[in-house]
Amino acid sequence: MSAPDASSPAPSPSVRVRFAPSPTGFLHVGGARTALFNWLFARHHGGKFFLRIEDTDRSRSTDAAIEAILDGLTWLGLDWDAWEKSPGPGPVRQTERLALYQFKARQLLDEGKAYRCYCPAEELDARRKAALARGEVPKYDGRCRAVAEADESRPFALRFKTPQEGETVVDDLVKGRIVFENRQLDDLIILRSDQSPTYNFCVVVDDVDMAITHVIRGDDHLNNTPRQIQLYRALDFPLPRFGHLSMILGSDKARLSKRHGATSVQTYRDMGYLPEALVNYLVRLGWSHGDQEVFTREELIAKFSLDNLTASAAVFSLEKLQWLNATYLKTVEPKSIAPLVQDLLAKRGAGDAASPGRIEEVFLAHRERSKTLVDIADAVMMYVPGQRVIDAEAEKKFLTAPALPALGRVHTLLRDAPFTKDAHEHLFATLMTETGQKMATLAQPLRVALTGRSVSPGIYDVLRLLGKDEALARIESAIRLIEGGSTAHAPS
RNA sequence: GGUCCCAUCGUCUAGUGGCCUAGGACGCUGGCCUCUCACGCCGGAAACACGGGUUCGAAACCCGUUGGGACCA
Repeated sequence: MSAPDASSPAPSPSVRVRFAPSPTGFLHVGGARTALFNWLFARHHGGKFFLRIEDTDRSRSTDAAIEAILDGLTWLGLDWDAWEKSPGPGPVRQTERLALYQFKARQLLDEGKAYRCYCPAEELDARRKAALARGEVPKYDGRCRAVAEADESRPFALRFKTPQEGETVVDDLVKGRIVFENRQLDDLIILRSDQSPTYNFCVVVDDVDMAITHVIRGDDHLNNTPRQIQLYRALDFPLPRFGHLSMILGSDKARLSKRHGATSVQTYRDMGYLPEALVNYLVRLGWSHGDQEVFTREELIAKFSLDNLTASAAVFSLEKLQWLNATYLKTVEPKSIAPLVQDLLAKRGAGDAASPGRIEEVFLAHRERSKTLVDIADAVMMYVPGQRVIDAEAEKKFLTAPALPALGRVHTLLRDAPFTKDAHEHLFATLMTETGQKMATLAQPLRVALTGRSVSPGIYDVLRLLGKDEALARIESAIRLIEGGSTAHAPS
């Protein structure tokens, strides 16, 4: 593999890759990463990135899942190209191509590269179990290879004549050279007795038909590769390059699954993560470029190379994703944030709680202390009139009798002075001279009175975001609360 | 069970035989800044799974062991 340097990616328009998910659920982060690597590889080389829906297993495939996958990819910004032979603009769907698989299977039969197998499924199953019970490898014995005359009246499957001598070598782009003994492989079924094609066969027929040059997929397919290579040979088509990506694991080093927490891309969207942060996180799981951690999309396209992929599996770390999201939050264009936060607010029935401009204001005050957009949405709600909720701990510590005089003074000064930052700074200076108290002792009770929490942006920012009327109302209610004793919990 | 893959701080990784008393990042942690929190800045603890080779020299190459994972059922 040539490794073009980042400044001048050598265009190789011949690069054609695909992402081929089974539509059985939401877009999994592992699948998203596979798609991402394919996409980056194609974009780096100026090649094509196709999407193919492997929906031949009709019992498990749903249209909703297809929608979810397209939606997830779109959200991540992974656009796919239209395949030249495709009838419509959408992704390629295997169920629309059954005739081709059947035709190709028949062709292999006619060429003597496949044969009819009359063994009933139940019998094969029984033989498999028996072999297992004897401690043997369950492998089809190839008995129907010997059946001479065709009998189309009986139900039969089509089996591929797998070579039994020699070895098949996979020259993998990430794992290196892997050798499989051919005698380990049995004759796989390519077409079931009900005429439905099998997984490995469809993949090869499609990859051939779509002229895929690089098969980049999860290493859970590594063991399928030698038989697929043999199918390529049988179909008389040159091999693509293969690259098998390591898996993403959960914290216990088992393959990442639901029990580890969120696995679907859309869940991360709901949790308030930015797509660029998720992309950046996923790309660094199994790929690196020296010591660099943060990449723009353009940098990724420029710098991506299969050479820097890791062969070992990686554990998913929510902490690092959070950090990346926080760093993106610090630099994103504030205007782009408002609609995303609005969506999150709408999901909790508060879609009209704040205008875009308002969200932007709150965002600017909170971006450096937030990890996700959910944090921002919470912050927006905190300033909505009547929405203050006083934290019990903070109340006990700061809304106490000794704070009363200062709170009263602040209320008076605030009420009578202009509502500007300069005036507020002056107000606190006055207060410090008057009382001899420090800013820290003055600000905390006020902070709790205004926000209900002992943690917030700077006090001047909070005042500005609240506005004069709401600020005064909250101080009044805090004063009443203190005067009424700890039993009275008046709402703001 | 068979086949295959993998193995550097807790985690993601740099490392392509001498630049390694092993670098960066997250997390953890001490300090500074400070109206709180955070941000930022400065510092700290923390890893080459084990055993044999190969070599003047091995984190790196080979073999084995152990451990983890995937696939086949």
